[in-house]
Amino acid sequence: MVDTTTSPERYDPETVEVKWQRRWDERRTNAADLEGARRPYFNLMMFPYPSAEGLHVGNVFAFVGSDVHGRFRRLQGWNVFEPIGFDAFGIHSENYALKVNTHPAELIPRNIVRFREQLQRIGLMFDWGHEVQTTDPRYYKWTQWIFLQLFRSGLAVKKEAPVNWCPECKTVLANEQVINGMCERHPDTAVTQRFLEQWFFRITEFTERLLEHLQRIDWSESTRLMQTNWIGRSEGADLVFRTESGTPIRVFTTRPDTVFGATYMVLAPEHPLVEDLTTDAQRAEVEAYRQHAASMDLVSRRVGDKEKTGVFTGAYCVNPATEERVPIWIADYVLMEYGTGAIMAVPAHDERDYAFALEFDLEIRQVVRPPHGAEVDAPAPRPDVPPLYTGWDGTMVHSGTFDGMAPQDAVRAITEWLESKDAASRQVQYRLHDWCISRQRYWGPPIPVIYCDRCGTVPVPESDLPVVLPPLEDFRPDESGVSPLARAKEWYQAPCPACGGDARRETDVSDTFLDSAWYYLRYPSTGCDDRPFDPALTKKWLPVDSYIGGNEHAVLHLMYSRFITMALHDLGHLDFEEPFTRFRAHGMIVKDGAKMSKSRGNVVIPDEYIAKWGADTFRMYLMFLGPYQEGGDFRDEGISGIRRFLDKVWGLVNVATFEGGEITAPTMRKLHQTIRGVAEDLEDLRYNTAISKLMEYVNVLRGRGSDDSAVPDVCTELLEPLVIMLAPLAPHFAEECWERLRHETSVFDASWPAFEASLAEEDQIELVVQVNGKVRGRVLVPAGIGQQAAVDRALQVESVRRFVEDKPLRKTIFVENRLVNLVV
RNA sequence: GCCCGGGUGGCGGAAUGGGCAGACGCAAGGGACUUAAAAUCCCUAGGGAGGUAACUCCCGUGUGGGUUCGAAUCCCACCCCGGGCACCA
Repeated sequence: MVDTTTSPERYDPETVEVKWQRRWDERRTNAADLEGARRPYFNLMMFPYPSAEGLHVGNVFAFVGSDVHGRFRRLQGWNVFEPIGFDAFGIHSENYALKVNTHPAELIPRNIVRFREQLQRIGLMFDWGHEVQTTDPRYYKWTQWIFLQLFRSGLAVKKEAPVNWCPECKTVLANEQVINGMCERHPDTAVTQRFLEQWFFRITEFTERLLEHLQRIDWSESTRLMQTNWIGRSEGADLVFRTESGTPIRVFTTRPDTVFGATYMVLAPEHPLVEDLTTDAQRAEVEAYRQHAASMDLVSRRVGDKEKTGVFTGAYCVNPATEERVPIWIADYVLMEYGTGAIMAVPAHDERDYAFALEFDLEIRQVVRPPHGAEVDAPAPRPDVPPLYTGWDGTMVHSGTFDGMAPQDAVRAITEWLESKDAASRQVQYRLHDWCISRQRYWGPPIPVIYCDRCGTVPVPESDLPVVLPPLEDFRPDESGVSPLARAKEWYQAPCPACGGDARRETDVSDTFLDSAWYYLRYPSTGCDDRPFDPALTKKWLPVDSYIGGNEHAVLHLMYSRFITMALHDLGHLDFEEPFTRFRAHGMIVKDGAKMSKSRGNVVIPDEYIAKWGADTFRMYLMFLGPYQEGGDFRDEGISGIRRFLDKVWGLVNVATFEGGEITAPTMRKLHQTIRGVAEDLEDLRYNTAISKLMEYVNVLRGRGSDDSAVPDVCTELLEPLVIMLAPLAPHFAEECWERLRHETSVFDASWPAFEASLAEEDQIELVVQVNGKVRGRVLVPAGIGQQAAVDRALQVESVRRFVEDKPLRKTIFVENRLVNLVV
């Protein structure tokens, strides 16, 4: 029997891990041969933002899961490249720097040092020779270069636009950074609206492709869904309503079938036609409302189900279907950014229009009669108005010649009819907006543009890149809406690249999401100084084979990365359009069922667990917590089980016999079932079940469950596959075991054990016998037994006979190698 | 409000092209070893009822219905938890 207390040596993680990390360094085990690799596999994980708090257990969970995948692929014979870097530019770093009153240029390198140490301690298969830092001028030189490419091709444009302004961050935010009208980084701070000149990337040019590719890339379903919703495609038509003076007003609708019910029109308060339309009698009231709407922050403006407000302009236009005069109103429930900024209001069939019409006593005319007995969306509040009905079932009424049609058919028929009158055109609208990349902050790459009074907006020549961020003692943002860089006079005063005259640099920096939208392209080419990515290396290694990260980046980072890749493809810099062939979103680690947060005080710091248990035990425990793609609940108590498991393997390895012992058929069978099961599980990132299969196998090797309780000596033939399968999860431990099994090379240069189906097959199976669907007995039968033989055997079982008695069998259900069900 | 994901022992979680519910692990109880404890090893274990006993029966996967020889798994309605979107016409 193996007694680990008296055996010559106990498993000491500290010793083992230090030893193997050193040896990996010396042997350059984790460095990929980028030029020579024959089966390149780019295993990418989302690079971290190096916070002052250090690595969080959620980061460790994410990294380890990705590392397990990379190591598994390597054992399968791929040349795996697993790089890492740091995303240290941007608002989160700068805000923290402001909080602790330390310059980010001083803070960030310190944080990176700590992060690097922590990452190294976990034993990830990183190729440290290709580290990138977004704050390094050698990196952001190329971030600026990307801006220039987009600028030249017209994909980067400057325009005045209503933008999200966070009073706390004192900068503009992308729509994606506004959560419920609140700043992503300051959940208590309402985002307000400002009109500013900003740089935009025209991501909306790519909407259809971004959407269409989603159907064929191998990504987590949840992530694709979030992107689809974010893009928000709606099909419909633009209809033209003309004012009495003949001015056309276009409205977008997804329900052209309901045009006969359009009893009024609403324009967004900012709509450019409002000025002209408004009658003198209404002007004062309209002006007051417009001012009110403009001053309002986007929260109260945007948050739904609030009281509807609005003002009549005094003007009318003609409904092209009914040719009736309908009043034109303005109301803030119509948004200028979506569609045409104007709507035809069909109160009987749209929830918002219904509420508005009731509020201002406008006509509500039903044009779709709900099917008999159908549920309506809101009952009529008064007998003289119809109920609200937004459904697609029913029949058209009060719609002229279209009466009696189904709404779906009426959409087509009415659109065609209006098209023939030049009053309609089919239209697709998207929710996605252009990406505002300007930030009035300090800690980011300066946007490489120079403004000249004579030449206008001039891009910085590529040969002048990088535009280095100047050291600035006071980097605090202020209310002005202008970047702190506007205080660096010597810096922003620059000669115009075109005419050489006095000119001024752009003082805004770019969004941190631009830094991270292309870092994976840089990894293989970090040694390349004259271009952002080397063509040969890029061809060999990209697109990324496996990308793993959190779903919190589903619509920000992942969308922007796809856009940048597509844009660079179209400009001839890349030969692929999608950056990540396979993406999997990992789950979240919670503590006691709740999200970890500093305010709750339930944040798990990984360091102390690693110090106590070792990296391998901690890695494996995190992978054992729950399904990787769902996350799990972190509990201190569970970790000892993993350690006990490793101790058992250690015990077996240290008494291994090398002469080749006898292997029984059941043991061999278990081995091959394990090889098959573990490979399948690792393939699908089901690490928790892979681990439990390894545990089962070890229990068999140790003879648990058999009569003889002594642990048998086990031959290397049974242990080597185990050690290899364990290696992705517990790499240092596996290396040590591998060496003790008398190997001189790394276990990661071994190959994944071969599965042999014939050895995994059971020759005898336990057949479940049911009577009327209830389990009444079990019989041991040869595998592959036929139905008749199975029924005969089943009927011999005493407990079965008791229920069958002498009743005739009405029916027999037979599932091969599983069960028979006797129905009497 | 809309769109996803989920609800299984004391706990984390297994098992879904319908077929032995609770694998694996934690915690727990009993035993072995020990002067003792820790560690280790072995055994037990969803709940309930009956039996001296090997054992037998009933109930059981959020709730209520349904389909089926058979449902954690499929269908309908609902409740709760997590995430995303939210005046997007």
